[in-house]
Amino acid sequence: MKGIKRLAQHLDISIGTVSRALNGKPDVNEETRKRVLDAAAKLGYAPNQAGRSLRRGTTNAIGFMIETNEETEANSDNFFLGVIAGLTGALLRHNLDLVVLPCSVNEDPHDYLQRIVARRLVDAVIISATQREDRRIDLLKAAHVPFIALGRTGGPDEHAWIDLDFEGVAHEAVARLVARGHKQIAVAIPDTDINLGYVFRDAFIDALARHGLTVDPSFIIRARSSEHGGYTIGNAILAMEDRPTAVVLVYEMMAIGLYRRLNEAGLTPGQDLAIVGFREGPQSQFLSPALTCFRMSLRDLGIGLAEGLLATMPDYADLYPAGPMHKLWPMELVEGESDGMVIDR
Amino acid sequence: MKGIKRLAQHLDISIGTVSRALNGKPDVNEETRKRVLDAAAKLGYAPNQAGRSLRRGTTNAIGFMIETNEETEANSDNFFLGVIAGLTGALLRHNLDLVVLPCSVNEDPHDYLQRIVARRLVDAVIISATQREDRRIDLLKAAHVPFIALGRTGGPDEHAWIDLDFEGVAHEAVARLVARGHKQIAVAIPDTDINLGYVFRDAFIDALARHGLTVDPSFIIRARSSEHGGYTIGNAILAMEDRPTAVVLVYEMMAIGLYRRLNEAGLTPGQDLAIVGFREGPQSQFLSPALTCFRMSLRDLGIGLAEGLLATMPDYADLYPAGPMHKLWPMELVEGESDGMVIDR
DNA sequence: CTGAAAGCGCTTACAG
DNA sequence: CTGAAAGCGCTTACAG
Repeated sequence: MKGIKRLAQHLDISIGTVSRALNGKPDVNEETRKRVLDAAAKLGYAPNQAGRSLRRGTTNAIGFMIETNEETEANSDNFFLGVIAGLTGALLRHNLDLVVLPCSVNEDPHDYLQRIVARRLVDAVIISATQREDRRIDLLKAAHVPFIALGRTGGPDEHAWIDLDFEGVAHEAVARLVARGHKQIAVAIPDTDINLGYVFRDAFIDALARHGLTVDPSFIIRARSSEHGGYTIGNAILAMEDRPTAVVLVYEMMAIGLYRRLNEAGLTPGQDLAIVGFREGPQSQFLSPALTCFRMSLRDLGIGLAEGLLATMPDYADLYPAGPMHKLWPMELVEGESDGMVIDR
Repeated sequence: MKGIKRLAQHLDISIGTVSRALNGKPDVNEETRKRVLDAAAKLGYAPNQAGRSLRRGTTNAIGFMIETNEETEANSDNFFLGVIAGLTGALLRHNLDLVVLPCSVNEDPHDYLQRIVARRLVDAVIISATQREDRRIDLLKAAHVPFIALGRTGGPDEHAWIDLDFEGVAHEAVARLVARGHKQIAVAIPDTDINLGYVFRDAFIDALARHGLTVDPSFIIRARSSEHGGYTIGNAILAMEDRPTAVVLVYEMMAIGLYRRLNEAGLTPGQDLAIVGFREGPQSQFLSPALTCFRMSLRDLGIGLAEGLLATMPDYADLYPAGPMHKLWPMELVEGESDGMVIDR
């Protein structure tokens, strides 16, 4: 005998009453409820999730799908832990558990998500690393699974999403550089099909245009999102006949490798090449010269995602009545010295 | 109508036969099986996990409990993504899904795990960030939930565990420093109750003893496991009347802050103070001077954990017949210049 | 080789 | 206020 039956037998009442007492239903004698709660705590009883899910049709779990690959492993993952901390905190208020669902490199993300969804492992989903064309969106819509995307896609966007304010970053970075006399500005974006690369590139081109500048196609540099990628960006720039005087990076880790490549060539970041990084990381201030970059709260982003997701879930939508969230997450400039140089006009 | 019933109705056969076909049971007509598999693929059918779990008593999911706090958020988390990648790959071979269970800072880790276990959310558990006294071990033993610990505890250790080879690192680091003439060697450990701090401290003291050295208690410096902690380590060392000539760090991120503090004081790492870091990170080689540290494969560690865990699970133990795994994970020296100085004797 | 039926642990109308 | 019973979606002995 186990589970609720054991508890009921131990108390010599029916399992129905035990269930009602535990679930805070009215119409339970307060003394009975107290006995049940005490016994449950003493015996460490918690309802079997499979039984409960089967009956209720919900799991009380929210899935956060992340993808592990060589790059995220080495880099962006301190991104996720902060977001996860915010998510768990916000979901806990509604007794929802966050389960992180890591998709193996060996598996197609779409197939992975399809399996998760079909098995009804979670009630709602947060997806990340959105691609330019992301079939997961269609899958989730078709399955009527509430979801929010961390990142935009190239497709229609009636669904809820939050994305970093790549436009704001591109405009602020370009404005700073132009004010210091730069006209030859390059941008470094990922060499994958992740959508943020396209978003950032377009925002960058647009920012240049506002200052009457056009972009040299060779100044759009695709590289791995890692310190090694930064090193190859350095290679690419050094190999150019007509070099840019400034570069804007979409990943902060790129800065580390770029600094190294410049140092090897006897050049000084911030003096021979102006550099603006992306998100502030632990190493940003410790690089020499300090990297100019942008700050954000990962934890608040996690809370924002949780609230945006809850608004799409029928059971919680009335508490978060904003409708599908479309939000550009602001990032705040952190001035360093990596873009301090001034170009003579 | 949904789930297996819908599939059965669509094919005009019984749900029992559908189930047997999908689960690869013998005694199913091969043509029937093919029809079932085709229809399942076409309709995107996957068995509802709650129904399956309830009937089978297993969930096919493995939980990896991690704790999010300010420090892990900022630092060690690129640790986890690599381990997760290894875990997912190894578990996928047995059609087991990894779900990462992040315990909120607002919740007691023991209570969190108890809830997870009682609800039977997963079949087996990997715990991390083991404390000196870790009641989660007793909980898992009492509940007869297969588990493996990433990290030792101060208590009995009949259970399966894998831990980093702190002893090997301490001995190799101390041997290098002693060979260069250092006698005044400090160690930096976390200021929390996480067990690795005690393990590393003891290993360090033992390593010194092998060279006939004793440790000055003030040379055992407790600090936050972050770049900020490294900065405070610098403060502590600079404030000492009789300063150490070398320091061994238990967290690589500490090096960044320590470098900065030394630079601010006009001192040069590797020249005025020898530094040995712990795990090699993306920044290790890019620090100047390059940090002497230790290399390991996170992915292999994840695979090791998966195999160690599977060996404790009745259904898989015959495939991994090693018995409870007790393993010190080796780390390989990466020579930098941060400990290059030689002390005149 | 297939179907009918039991039962996994819950929650919840329903009857009293 | 409580108990008895149905049923969520599966899997699996059992019967044929």
